[in-house]
Amino acid sequence: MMTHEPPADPDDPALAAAQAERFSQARTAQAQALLEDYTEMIDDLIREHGEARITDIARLMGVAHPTATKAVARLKREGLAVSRPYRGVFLTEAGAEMAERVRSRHRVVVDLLIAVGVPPESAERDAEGIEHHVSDETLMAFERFLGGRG
Amino acid sequence: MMTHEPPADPDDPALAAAQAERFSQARTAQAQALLEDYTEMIDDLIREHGEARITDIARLMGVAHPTATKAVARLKREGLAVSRPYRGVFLTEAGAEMAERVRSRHRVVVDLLIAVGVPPESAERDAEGIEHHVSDETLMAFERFLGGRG
DNA sequence: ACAAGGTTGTAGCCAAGGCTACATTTCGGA
DNA sequence: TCCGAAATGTAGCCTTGGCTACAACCTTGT
Ligand SMILES: [Mn+2]
Ligand SMILES: [Mn+2]
Ligand SMILES: [Mn+2]
Ligand SMILES: [Mn+2]
Repeated sequence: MMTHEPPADPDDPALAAAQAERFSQARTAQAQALLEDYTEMIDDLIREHGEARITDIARLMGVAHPTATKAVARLKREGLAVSRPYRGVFLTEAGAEMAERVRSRHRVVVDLLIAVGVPPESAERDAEGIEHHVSDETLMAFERFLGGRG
Repeated sequence: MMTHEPPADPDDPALAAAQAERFSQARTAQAQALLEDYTEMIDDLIREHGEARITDIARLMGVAHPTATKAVARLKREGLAVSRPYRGVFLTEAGAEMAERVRSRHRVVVDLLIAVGVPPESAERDAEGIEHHVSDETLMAFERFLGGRG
């Protein structure tokens, strides 16, 4: 088949830079992952319960409550959420938009995995990590692939 | 299609635990990612140049050299690599095994992405992050999907 | 009305993984 | 040979995202 990149030649500056850029991108994507998961989770909770409490967020994320508090602090700092003490957490418009995008991407990734034969439980599990590394181009390719079916 | 999980009900302990477990797994996978990328990189360099120097590792990973030094220190601490001052870095048997697994998984992920229509450059880029979240079951499904082709 | 228990906030610890600045060692070319 | 440049090591800083322990605040049942 030979569809793979040649082994990196550390003497070629262009190849080295390209490779470095791939790792750099993966690191950037990872830094966004936490924001994405929390906005999606908060949106889920508000849809279902009308509010998102720190305790519920923490329990569903599988972390201790001060960890969730810190994450929400970061969401607020980045303009994605607001909250008042002892009240719930709410998404700003930007946060709600992110939640929408993230939910849609999550769904497409799960569907794609299932479509290529991954067991649904594995698909759900792996998608939680994979989704954060799916670029727009890849997402569109997934949608095309799924569209050319039922 | 309705292949998706129902919205998480934070009142159901079983569902909450399952959801928490997915996030927890994604965090664990992420913690392994750095080790995987470095072992693969070191193995690449040794194959091609007979040795893996800190400078080359750092340049190809896109980080400053003390960052690479720290990562190698962690590899050594975890029994995946050895090194002596001012000499190169070498993989232990465990490290070499990890490199093999990681390289194989990377290749399969790229091929799968391309097979479902992702542009090769996007595939290479996104695979660098996705690969760390592909479980054994998902990997096997990818291989089956690719096998039922050319 | 109020005490108890659940929820939230806050302080402070840790490890990982980035970085810069500087010291030391190695190595290749004059 | 030996000196300067490159490579490597080391110190120390920062942010993120985990945690526990404890304090303060609500809310609810009696
Ligand atoms: Mn996720
Ligand atoms: Mn998700
Ligand atoms: Mn990778
Ligand atoms: Mn890789």
